[in-house]
Amino acid sequence: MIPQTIKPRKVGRPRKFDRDKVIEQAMKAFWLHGYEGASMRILVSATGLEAPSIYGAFGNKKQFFETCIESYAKKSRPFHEKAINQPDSRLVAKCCLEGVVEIMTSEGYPEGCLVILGAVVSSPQSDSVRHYLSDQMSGLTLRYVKRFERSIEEGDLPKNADPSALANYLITIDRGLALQAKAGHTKPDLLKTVSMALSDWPFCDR
Amino acid sequence: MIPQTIKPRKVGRPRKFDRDKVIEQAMKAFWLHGYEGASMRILVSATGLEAPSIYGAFGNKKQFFETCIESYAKKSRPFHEKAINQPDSRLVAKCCLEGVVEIMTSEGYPEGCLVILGAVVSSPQSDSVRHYLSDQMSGLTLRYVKRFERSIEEGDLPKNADPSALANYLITIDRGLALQAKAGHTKPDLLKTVSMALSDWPFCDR
DNA sequence: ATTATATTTTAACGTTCATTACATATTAAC
DNA sequence: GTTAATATGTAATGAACGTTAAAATATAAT
Repeated sequence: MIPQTIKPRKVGRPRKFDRDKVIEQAMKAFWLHGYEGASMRILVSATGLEAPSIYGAFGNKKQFFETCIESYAKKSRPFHEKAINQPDSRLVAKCCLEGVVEIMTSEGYPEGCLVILGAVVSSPQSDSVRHYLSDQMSGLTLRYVKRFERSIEEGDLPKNADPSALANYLITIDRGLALQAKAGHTKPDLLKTVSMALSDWPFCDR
Repeated sequence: MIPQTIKPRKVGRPRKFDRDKVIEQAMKAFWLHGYEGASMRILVSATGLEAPSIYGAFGNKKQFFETCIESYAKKSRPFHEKAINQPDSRLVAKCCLEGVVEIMTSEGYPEGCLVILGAVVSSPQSDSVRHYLSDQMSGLTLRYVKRFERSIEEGDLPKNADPSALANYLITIDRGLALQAKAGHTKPDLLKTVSMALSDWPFCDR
């Protein structure tokens, strides 16, 4: 018997909202208010949906948040991809930090970084969300650690360089920039800080 | 008529708790959970008091929080005082960042910085608290701006140095360290980042 | 002892939270 | 046209939030 391609039977009343657009709107709300701060009331208002529609389409609030994080990652991934593909560690670092500043100050979006700001502090009941975001940051850090290990192999970093320390340094600046952006500092301000932070990279030749 | 010193008539049932100890305990709770995350339930549990006792002694939650911030400032002020009294800008910066790491990783206290972590994101109703903490950070920044202006006058920074940029840089690292500490990074890790961040200070002689 | 004042305790207040029951509406398949 | 399946809108759920009313309790002054 030839296995037929199973057509997913499309029945029932059709959605009257654009899923991607709703995710984009909710992402901004989470970005602006954080996970806990973005109440269902705010999400309903931001998306134009009613609560049951959100639950029907995205599960519960936590799952909705994670869906929004994925959407955010799709925005930020290319920047980190580009950074990691730079030919040497200095350009990697420069490209990374200038990239995150770009995102943190991009027109039409809230200031700062959704992942960094989303889970700083929270009530005990949203521990899982904080851990989820913490893992995101750990993953990002690890990618830069590996990139700098490659730099050592390729010789653009000395053998005694500390990839982990370099990556931690980068993420520390990243996180600091996110808070500065949230506090209202402008893009030129942040870029000035970035250039200072990188002026002695990779801290080896002194 | 000789004005008598007015004795405040001490009447009524006496408090059965130590005010300073309660503030200390509540401060830790705010430090750990943030302003919104530290619910009255948590504060009650942390202090051993009942809610009406807290309200009677400290006003509402916001006022209680501000009292705790004052107590925190009393802890951190000496570190910044010492930093600002250093003889040159490099030592100021070094002393500042090493001081904040000391506080952020001090035994018996939560990781990170109460002021920085306390108000990253929050619901609209606690805007005033966020602004309060934002002002605290602005005040701190300004003190370092003025210190670096003095450095220019005294000649330990070149005349074309940018005190504001230097202070912003310092605060950015400070904020980044707070998030790193909160994320579980150890004191040696943070100090490594500090030493990297300062290796080219004051970014003038290249 | 009585009075005045302040603190503690218990229990509630109204509001907001995330979540869902339920009835109605809208489509595709039969 | 009937049926099955899904989405929507309204309104409700129980829990947690910050806050307070009210009664009981403990001290100092009279």
